[in-house]
Amino acid sequence: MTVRTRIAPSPTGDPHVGTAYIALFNLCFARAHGGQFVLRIEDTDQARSTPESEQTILDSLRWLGLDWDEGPDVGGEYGPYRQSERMELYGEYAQQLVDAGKAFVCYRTPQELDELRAARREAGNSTALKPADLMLPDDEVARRKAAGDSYVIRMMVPDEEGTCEIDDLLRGAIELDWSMIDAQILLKSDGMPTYHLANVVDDHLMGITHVLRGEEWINSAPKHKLLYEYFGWEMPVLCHLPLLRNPDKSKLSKRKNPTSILYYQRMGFLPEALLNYLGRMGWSMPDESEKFSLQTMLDHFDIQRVSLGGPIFDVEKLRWLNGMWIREDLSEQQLADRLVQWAFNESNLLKVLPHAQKRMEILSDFAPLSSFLVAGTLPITEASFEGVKGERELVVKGLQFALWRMESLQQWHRDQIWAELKTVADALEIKVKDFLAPVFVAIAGSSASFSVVDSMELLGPDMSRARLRHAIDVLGGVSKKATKRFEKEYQQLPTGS
RNA sequence: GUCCCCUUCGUCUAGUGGUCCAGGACACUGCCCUUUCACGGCGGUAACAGGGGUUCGAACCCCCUAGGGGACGCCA
Repeated sequence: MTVRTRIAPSPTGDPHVGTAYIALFNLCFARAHGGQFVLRIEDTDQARSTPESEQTILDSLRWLGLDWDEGPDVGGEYGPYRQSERMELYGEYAQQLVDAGKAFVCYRTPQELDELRAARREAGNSTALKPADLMLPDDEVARRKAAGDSYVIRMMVPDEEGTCEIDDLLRGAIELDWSMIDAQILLKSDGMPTYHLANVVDDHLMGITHVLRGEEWINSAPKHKLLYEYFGWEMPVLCHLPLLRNPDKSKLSKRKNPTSILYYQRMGFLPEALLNYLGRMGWSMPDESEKFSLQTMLDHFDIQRVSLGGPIFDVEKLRWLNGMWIREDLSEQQLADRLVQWAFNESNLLKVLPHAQKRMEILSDFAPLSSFLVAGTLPITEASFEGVKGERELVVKGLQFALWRMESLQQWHRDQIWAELKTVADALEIKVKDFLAPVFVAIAGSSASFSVVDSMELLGPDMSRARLRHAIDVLGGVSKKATKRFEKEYQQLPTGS
């Protein structure tokens, strides 16, 4: 048996706890059955993945103690897609389907697709585009081909009524209407495969026998089943796990919750505790114990003990569990080591000192000066913002805009951070100094501190964003209505780079 | 809108037809321990979404309704 987790790096490079969650269950499932657990990096979208973002997520999984088998994986035989020789492979498989009449070349433009979908929606049901909808007259195809227009390769899908039956390890048989299945693009116009093609081809080549993935994939399972049939390959057993949720029950997302493993690392959560907590999400030990190691989980793992309701990620309980680990599993010596490892190490101090030294008269000045860098959530209140100029709503708006900018920032360096913040300030016609004042309070707890961009760089993206979010909450938050208004205005803003 | 998945205390969950007027944990709360705070100990509040079946018996099986979530991209 071979089980795999596919890893899709996020555009900002944050390793998502949801990825670790799925990886954990894949690992447990594989080990419980004496099988292999391998990782596959998903980098078919050039906008999202870079070698660095891939490395970051790999490091995060390792930090958590999740280990994978060497094999047809990350560094192995099926390396990242961006290597050109790999790319040709998908093109060949796509062509194979075209030759067999299971896929077709499509020259439709994005505008045409929009119109077709709009028309279908108008007519009633789903927006799923079928091969028949996409077909162009032969002479038009010839014309576009001659003109060198870009094209994609799409898979053929049944046009008839009826359903496709998918077997799920936990849910049993699931029936999906064929009417919902569109002629999925297999090969993009840039020659990259889409997830669907890459997924099926890789899994086959890697000899994957079981696939445990998030339930968001249930709806596309028929496409995958169809592809296996087209290729004449045996389909792996599917198992869809519930999705981790925000407190408002929506799919766990960074706009509403810290989702990056790096954030929890930075906050000072122990990897064993975080992993333990993820193991409690939708799963329980036979004796219902709360605190257990990965090894213990492995020893007692049974996939049938997964409960299907989407669990809400509750930081409160994670903190309690982390406390248990600190108190019960660490000697004082070990705790000292963890602390040093976490933040109080020489290289970390050397990063802070350039900013602190100038402001110090005696050594003990260091603690108050730098405490914000090792603190978690700052104890700020509305009163902390009293010295800040401007109306409350304007201040909140500024913070919200800053937060949004920081959420989409791909490279976390002081200069980029500054460029973005300055652009927003200019666009809002606020003096940079005034715009930054509340950001200072949010990040450092006071306006008397290191340069805010330096502080943010030291703090890292996840903690910085969390602090901005916290500041907004402290100031009363942003109502749904205001969010809409802000979003609209935010769209108009120029970017800094 | 269409389709799919899900539904036990506020939250994480136990429970696979009788042992359940539903058990544990977080949070909240009362008391004890304690020079303080925390830890720890002992208690308390709090749930089977609703309605129909099936059955001697239903949290558990079936149907309907409601609610929540997801999917509907040249993202994964």
